[in-house]
Amino acid sequence: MESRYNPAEIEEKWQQTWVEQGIDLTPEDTSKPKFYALSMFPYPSGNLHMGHVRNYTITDVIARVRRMQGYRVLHPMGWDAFGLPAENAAIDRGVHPAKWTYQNIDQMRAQLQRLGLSYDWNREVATCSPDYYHWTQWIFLEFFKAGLAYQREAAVNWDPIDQTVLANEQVDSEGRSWRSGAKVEKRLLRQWFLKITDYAEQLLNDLKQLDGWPDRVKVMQENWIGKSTGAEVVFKTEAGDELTVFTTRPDTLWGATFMVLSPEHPLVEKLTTSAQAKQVKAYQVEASNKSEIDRTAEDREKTGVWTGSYAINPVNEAKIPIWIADYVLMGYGTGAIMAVPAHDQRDFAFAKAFDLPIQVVVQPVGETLDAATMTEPFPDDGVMVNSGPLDGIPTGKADGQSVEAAIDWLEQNGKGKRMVNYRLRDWLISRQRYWGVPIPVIHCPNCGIVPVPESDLPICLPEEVELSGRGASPLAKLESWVNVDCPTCGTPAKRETDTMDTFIDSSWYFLRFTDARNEGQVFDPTKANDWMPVDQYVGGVEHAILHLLYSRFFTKFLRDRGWLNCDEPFSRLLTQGMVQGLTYMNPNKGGKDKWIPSHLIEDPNNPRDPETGEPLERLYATMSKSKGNGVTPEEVLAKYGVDTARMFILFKAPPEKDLEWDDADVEGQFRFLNRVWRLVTEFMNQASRPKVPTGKVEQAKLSKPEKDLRYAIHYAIREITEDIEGDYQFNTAVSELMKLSNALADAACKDSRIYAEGIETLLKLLAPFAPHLTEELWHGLGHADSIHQQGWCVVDPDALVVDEISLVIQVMGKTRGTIQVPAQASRQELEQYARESELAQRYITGKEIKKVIVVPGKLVNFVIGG
RNA sequence: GGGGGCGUGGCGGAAUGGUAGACGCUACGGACUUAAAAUCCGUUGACCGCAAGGUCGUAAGAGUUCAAGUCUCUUCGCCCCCA
Repeated sequence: MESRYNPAEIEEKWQQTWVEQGIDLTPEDTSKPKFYALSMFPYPSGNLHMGHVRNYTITDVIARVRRMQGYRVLHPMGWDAFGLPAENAAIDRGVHPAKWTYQNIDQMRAQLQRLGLSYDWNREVATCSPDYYHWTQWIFLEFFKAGLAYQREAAVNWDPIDQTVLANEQVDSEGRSWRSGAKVEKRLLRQWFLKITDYAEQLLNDLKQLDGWPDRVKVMQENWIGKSTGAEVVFKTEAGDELTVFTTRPDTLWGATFMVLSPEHPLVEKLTTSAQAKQVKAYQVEASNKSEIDRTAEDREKTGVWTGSYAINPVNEAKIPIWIADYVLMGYGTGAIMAVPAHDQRDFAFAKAFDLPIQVVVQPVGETLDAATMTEPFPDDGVMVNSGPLDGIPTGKADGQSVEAAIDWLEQNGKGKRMVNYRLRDWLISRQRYWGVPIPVIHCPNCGIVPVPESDLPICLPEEVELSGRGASPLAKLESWVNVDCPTCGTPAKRETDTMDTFIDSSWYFLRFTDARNEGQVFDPTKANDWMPVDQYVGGVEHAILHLLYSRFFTKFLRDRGWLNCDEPFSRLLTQGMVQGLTYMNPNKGGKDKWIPSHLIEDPNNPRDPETGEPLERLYATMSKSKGNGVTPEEVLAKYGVDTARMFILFKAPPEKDLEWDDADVEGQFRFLNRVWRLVTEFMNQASRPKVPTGKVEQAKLSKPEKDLRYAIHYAIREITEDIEGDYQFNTAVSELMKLSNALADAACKDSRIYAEGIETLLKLLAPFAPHLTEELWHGLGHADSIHQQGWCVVDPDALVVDEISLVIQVMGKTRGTIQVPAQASRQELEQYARESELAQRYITGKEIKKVIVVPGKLVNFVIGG
């Protein structure tokens, strides 16, 4: 055995051996309990970054511990391989997207294998492979059959750079594309949707089942679904058309003094009088170029145009003008609102801007509002006034309060009905792109939309395609592919040329992993039901809404189609924090120029701008190319090996928090592993090496140093097991490993069998964290089996029984020190020891003792008087 | 504006209401060495003290409690999500 720790050599050796022995393959033995550990699969950009390493390391440790604990573990990996970047990059470099993607996959797979992650590579999937998207298309057809996939014309987000349509969720808060950063425009196109809104209530309700999810993720999903209850009320126009509005405040109907329609509302044209036509048209054009966020910001100056028409308020027959304004969105509710300026911020601003009437219908207690002199709306609670049947009722949503009273009245009088509305909208899945799953549908002039028969799946992407990167989908231009006979009537027909949003691909991959090589089915339900749900899912919080919501939707849908029997895909979710790098910023510069790449810094202790010589600020920010603050896995692995990288990542911060990359701390972990190496190799080389005790250790026969050491050993087992099984406190688990290592180094009984027990315990506890080093040392100790196939250490409660404890002595709640007392002492005895101790005597002599608090095993507190 | 979270040494971070700062990093001092690296030992919250020891200290303030980083309220600051 080498006397020096040489990670490069041993890591490669063991990685090969493990593959040869197949120790990471998924066991079939169903007598063992199952554990499904999953990291969010990556987009194959071709380059592994530290965020990936962190994500996969966390899941790998969990998988390894579960294996040692006797579970059969499913721990797979795959590739989220479709998507715009592949196509764009391919266009830029003139390489086919498939070739480019598969090259990246090969490169990233090699990088992952270098990390020694315990994946079952036999279950690898790539969403761009026909074996996989065959079943993505099949699931689409299931949605189609169920009536949950449909086409309709819709105002959609058009990305002028990528020349494609985006889902609402792919547009950021500034109305820019999440990929290209372009300002998104609105266009009307015929699009495919999945009816996720049918599952809105379930998706909301079942969040309650997800005890193993972080609250903040559940709150985000709840907000995204955005359930609101209220009423639907029908207003009639003077011409007799019906305008339906949804309101959460039906109690304020008597205060509705005008109506506002979205500029896109279908009735706008009909309602617009010829005198107003020009202005209305101009306003519609203007609105179509604004983002949703711009349109709905509360503090924004209100714009709008009167249509020239009036509606009748159904509750009081008042004639109220109908306006259009961009702060009303077609996508939410019905695209029309009743405006109650006295009690709503935006309606008030609008009324003030256009000098529209204001009617107070809620009076605050102890104050009198006057519509003529109000300077701001009153949205809070009070008592209903000027509201006919509601007068005198206190406002609020509870029984007997105004909202319920209003809904009851509306229903009794046939003016409206109770209604639930969701913010969540149907999922727009069409993409006018090449590199995605073709939607398996044929448009026939006779039969209309015809689903491709299952036996014709998969509909493969044609390989010989011309990618210009601009304009309509490349598939639409490929006549040989588009023209096809209708499967029903045989008439010449055309294929659908849209491909699916890539979020579809990733909404079911965790199911495919349970039966990845199945050629005849999406998966065998027996296998999926055996493994599902995923016991531990790990990934970035950036997927808190979209990916996780869509995956939940797919799971529920496939359950309803009879393919699954679980309600939720992921029992426990860990959202790991970002990896941040030391970043240099010039506060005098703006924009992207302010970031100074770290390789340009001459003296890190006194960083200066290489151009201007100005002093720079140091901070930690998420690693990115533009900031030049990245550390690549390659350089770290080359210098320290993957075990050190893993140890550092796990120790530096709790997994859900951001992690600041610090070279000195990496060095520290390398030192620790070197200490373990020396400790174990020195033990190995001892002339007469003690053997690990077999069977029960009799505590009574141990010497004091042996007892102390054995206490440290079993304390470590207990703490580390709890840290890992609880909330994944890897940072404190590592610190316990260090303590155990320190205890062994300081032990006064290195020739004892207890010391041998300690050495092997340390290796086994460390094995999930530093798999290569521990495997090498384990074999060095003469073991033939892999350390990763050993059973997890079990606490011997006897080892944790101590003779003496240190008892904290407090006086008036202030700690004055500790005394050693027998561990078995009773309450009375503890008080006695404490009272007699010199420590306490110093403070209590001559004082009246009013009260003594005794906490067995912990402390005695004297409350004294005068 | 609404919702969620956070605030602890020089730094990352530990602390079932019970010895605040575990573990590590940094820094300083020492041993070994011709020297350096590596390694090992010690110190490292602030203040007072030769020492024993003491006082203060978990963003600020108040409260509950024998006892508060931890629970409650107020204020300030930062982060995230939805607007």
